[in-house]
Amino acid sequence: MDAGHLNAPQREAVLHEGGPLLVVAGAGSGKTRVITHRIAHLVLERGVDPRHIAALTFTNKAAAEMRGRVARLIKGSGRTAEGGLARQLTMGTFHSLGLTILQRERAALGFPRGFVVYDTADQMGVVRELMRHVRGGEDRRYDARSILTRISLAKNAFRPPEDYQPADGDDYDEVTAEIYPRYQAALRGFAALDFDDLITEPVRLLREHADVRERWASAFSHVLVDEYQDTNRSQLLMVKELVARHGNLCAVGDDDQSIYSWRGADPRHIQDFERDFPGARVVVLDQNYRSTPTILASANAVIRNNTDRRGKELWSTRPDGPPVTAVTAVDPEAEAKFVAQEIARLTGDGRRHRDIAVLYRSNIQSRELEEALRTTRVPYVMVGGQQFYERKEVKDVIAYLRVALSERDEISLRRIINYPARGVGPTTVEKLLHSAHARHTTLWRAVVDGASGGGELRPAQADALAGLVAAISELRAAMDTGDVQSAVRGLIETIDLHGDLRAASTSLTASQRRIDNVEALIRQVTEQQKRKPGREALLEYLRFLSLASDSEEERDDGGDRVLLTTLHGAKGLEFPVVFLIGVEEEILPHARSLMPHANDVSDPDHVSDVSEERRLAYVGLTRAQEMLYVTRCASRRRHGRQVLCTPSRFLLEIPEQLMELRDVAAESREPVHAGELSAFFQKFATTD
DNA sequence: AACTTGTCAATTTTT
DNA sequence: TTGACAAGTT
Repeated sequence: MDAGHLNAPQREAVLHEGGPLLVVAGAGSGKTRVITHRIAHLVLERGVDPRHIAALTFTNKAAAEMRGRVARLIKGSGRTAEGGLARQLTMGTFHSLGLTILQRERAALGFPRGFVVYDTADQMGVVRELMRHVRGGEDRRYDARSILTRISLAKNAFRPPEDYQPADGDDYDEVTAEIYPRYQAALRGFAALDFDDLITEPVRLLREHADVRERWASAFSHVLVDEYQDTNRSQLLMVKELVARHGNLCAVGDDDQSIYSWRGADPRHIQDFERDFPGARVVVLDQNYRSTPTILASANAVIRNNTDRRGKELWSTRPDGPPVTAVTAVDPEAEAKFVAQEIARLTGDGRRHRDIAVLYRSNIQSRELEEALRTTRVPYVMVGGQQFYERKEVKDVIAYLRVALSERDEISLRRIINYPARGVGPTTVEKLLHSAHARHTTLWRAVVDGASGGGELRPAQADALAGLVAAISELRAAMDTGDVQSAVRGLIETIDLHGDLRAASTSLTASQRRIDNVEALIRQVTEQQKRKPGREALLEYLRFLSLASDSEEERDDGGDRVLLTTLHGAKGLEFPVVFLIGVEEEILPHARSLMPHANDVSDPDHVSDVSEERRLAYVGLTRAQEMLYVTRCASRRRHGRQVLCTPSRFLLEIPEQLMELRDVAAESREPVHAGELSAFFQKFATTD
């Protein structure tokens, strides 16, 4: 492997001998290159067995990409005939490694064989149900997601349910204190783990069982962590356990790009690295290969105003490009129109659509944009949002499989108990739950009893339940023959899923898409069964399926389309042309970061501060390679009221000589400005 | 099960 | 002002 085309710090990171290493990798500084080259170096030059290397990421996509790049490096080295070595690497998300550990050590933990993994939707189901019991009548006043956020933060801080201390006078905290212990007990009762458990339970396991700890502390001789600034406390502890024996940790990240602290990520992990891992070597990658000096200067000028950071300035030897275009529009419609027309102009001059991205703070800002892009006939693709909710049909089939494999999985059972509709209403479910509770048994047992006329149910309901029990028994029997594919097909037939999908869909294409989704699931399951047959393997597969993000299934990168995404969604991406829109106070920085504790229902522990918003702006600015537009509105409707908008403080932090100001409002009418800050801009608008 | 009506909130969402 | 969501109505 040739390390000659790496710069000095990159080379140092790649060749670093052993012990803890932190690579502070600025935006566009070749961070992925360092990780992949380091792995290739370990395998090829140092002869490390790839099975003893673990690389941890936050997304499956990042893991897959990394594996691909390492495979190419190893292949390209000519030192080995086949790229099979890359396949032996442990590369995945924190959660998938946690799940692997739990599956291997299931016995030590005392987890049932058929445990399942609950995703966010499943978790919400649990919380909603508990709320009905705990706060019957007023349960709707509380947002389940907000309670889950609190539970999640508590879990990751290893605060046990019984120790949860509600903040004084915080209603949500008080509800959480009531729900959290019940939630955890319910999960265990359902033989289910949530995402947080996939990290915290392995940590607990490693801490409490010396033999298990020994096994995993020597499983990997080298551990690499990508996006280290996004690790939360429990993930840090997991890493610590994994490298406890040798300290061979290579953490790569950028404290200036930490934008997930609201989810428990702690940017201080980058700052405290030397304290967490004594004797650590720190390498800073600040040469940027992505953006023009002007763009970098703008980004540097903004991030410089954050205090709590390690501190670095990106630099580049690239030739300079055009100034940053700062645009003021009258309102969001005008702003969107400007963006659309500017894109049309650029593509008219030969720029490809796919080289352009429009970034915004909140999804809601995409509305006017989509409208304008459609009008101007600019092809675009939006990432994020919740297009994956269409996967309902897939989740339904999975729920059937889960119930067949694990009868304690109550949330899955409740999902399918009346789907497709079979006349089992809420009242019947309530009765069943009641009888299950009274007899200390599972909902499934109650269903089976009810189906044979056991409970206080009417014949119609008993019949309906019998239908469900028959479908599940049939599914189980079919699965036991080993032919999972026909088992699932049989199930779909029995419950007439296609019929229901056709009836529920508004159009033929919509129902066909859903049927195709189900078919895709069947194909995947069949594929998996070929590799590793049996119930146990299917269960394992279903668990990993809960972790599989939906985006990786169908992200067609092929089309030549403008990308629309939130700033969070843009992390890790780069584009020749970037539009950052809505650069206004209350939008970026978001209003909620400006009012410290006022009714902050969703995020108790996280002190909302502007520094994370500044990092978001920084992430946005550093996505641009050649051309950067920052746009804002003079006025917009807010909660129905037309209000004047103040330019973002971040905009004012960019040195004026780096910008070219354009006021698209000036053409039609006198520009509308508000507050003192805009006086600054007015001055430039007139000199423009 | 499909409708209407009322209430409430209004970021970001890797797993 | 919109919109999502859920309870109440037919």
